[in-house]
Amino acid sequence: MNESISTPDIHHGPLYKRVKRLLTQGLAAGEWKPNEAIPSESKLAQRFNVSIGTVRKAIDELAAENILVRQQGRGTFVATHSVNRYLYHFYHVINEDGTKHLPVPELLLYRRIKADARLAAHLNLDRGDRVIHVRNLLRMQGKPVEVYDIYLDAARFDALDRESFEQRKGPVYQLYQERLGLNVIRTSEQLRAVGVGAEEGQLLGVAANTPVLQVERIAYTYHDMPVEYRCSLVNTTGHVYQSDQEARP
Amino acid sequence: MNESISTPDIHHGPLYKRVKRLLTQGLAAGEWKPNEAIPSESKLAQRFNVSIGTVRKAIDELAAENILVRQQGRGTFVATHSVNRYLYHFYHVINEDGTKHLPVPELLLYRRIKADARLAAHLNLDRGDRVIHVRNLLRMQGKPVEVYDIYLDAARFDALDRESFEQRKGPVYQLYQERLGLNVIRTSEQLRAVGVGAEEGQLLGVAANTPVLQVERIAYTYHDMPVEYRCSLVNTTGHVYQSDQEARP
DNA sequence: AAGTGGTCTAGACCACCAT
DNA sequence: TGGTGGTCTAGACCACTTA
Repeated sequence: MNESISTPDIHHGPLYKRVKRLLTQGLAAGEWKPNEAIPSESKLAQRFNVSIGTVRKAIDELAAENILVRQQGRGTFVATHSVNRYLYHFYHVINEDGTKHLPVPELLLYRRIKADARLAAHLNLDRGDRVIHVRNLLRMQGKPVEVYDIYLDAARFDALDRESFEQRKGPVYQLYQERLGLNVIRTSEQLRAVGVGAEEGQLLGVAANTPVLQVERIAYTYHDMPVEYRCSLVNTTGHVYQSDQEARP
Repeated sequence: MNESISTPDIHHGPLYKRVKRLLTQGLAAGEWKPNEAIPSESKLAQRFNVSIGTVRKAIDELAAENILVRQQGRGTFVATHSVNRYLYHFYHVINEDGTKHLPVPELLLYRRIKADARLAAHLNLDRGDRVIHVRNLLRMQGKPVEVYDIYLDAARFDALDRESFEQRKGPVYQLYQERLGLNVIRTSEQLRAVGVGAEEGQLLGVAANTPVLQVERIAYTYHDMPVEYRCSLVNTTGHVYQSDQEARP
């Protein structure tokens, strides 16, 4: 249990970065699960044989990245994707007037397919690997807003069957987290305007060829590992995609 | 010149937050201009009568917000919007294949108008206040990609005439910064898919009603003061709007 | 060589939460 | 009351830049 960081001869950069790496490894390995507390700063300082300040600096960065959450007087916890905390970190569609409403999903399709070249590239798989394909329709205040297709590595997400998606409460990333211990911590999206197809138009309640927002997303877990590829179509009459940049002073 | 922070009786929160506020005020007041160095950490510690660690924590946050930039061994500098450093912080349109290219602007229109209700609301002005309206066409690798209309408070931006926009090298935010000492530090955007009008379609080289990405942006300077309202239309055949969320561990 | 930011430590005290 | 994170200090040493 002694993970003391000795060997100052071989130096892998600053100490606190090494501590951060050890913590990240613990998180990726499931040593501490979402919503659980990690050991106190003084315990970690003992365990890694560094000063509290160094541990604090490592935790500082992980907290800034929303991977850990500090609560004064209680402890430091592994972040979760619960509705209240994370909904709008990865979900950017809001009402045109700026108000936010809970999106309600309806499962349209669940099936298993084989990865084509494009899917394989996005998910870091080989062509022909088994992939889970899920299609959902999202409504806000009863109005259809978004239809999206999710593609997941069937090997990794095997535990998720149709019922998992049908009966879920809350975001899919919460589902991944609770059922698989898999944390989505980063997404990369590419947005285009396209004319909607007949089928998707019908789902969204607009005529074929109406301009809609296409969002291609790749979601990553620790170590920049892609875990989900998603393609959405958003009806932007009445709703908008909100994109804020930089922090405030 | 003694700005010593005494009066611990009236406590406006943590010391380092007060230091941060003082630094931000100095920046907003133009005490240190873009690309200039602020005083060294030890000087600031003396001046504010706090320890270096406290100054460092204040600067840490400003650096995390890309308002200051540290350079080991040289000093801490006020961030600029120069092409190399800032182009892709606020500019999100890239080639479909993920490659980035320098957008080349062409000035289409420069005029002064009166603010209508919507403009006044966005820019925190009164109806009828004078506003500068600038229209540009952006090309990447020769191909027209984006046409956008910028609206600015004429009182604040009076120094910018047509030639300023015609002859500029680099992003408009660099222009604001160099000519007016005005720092854009945050933007908020709302994205929609719309059918392009005939005139804008011609500029972008697509047929009328082609789906294009509409980006409405409000740009803010210190203290959440809006300084620019912008409405863009992006041709997303061949290019995409890139939107990344959260940091990596 | 002098000055800057970067890292690390050790300790004090505070604010908050649980019990 | 004891344990947690939050703030603040003081000092040592390192890495880097400039002259």
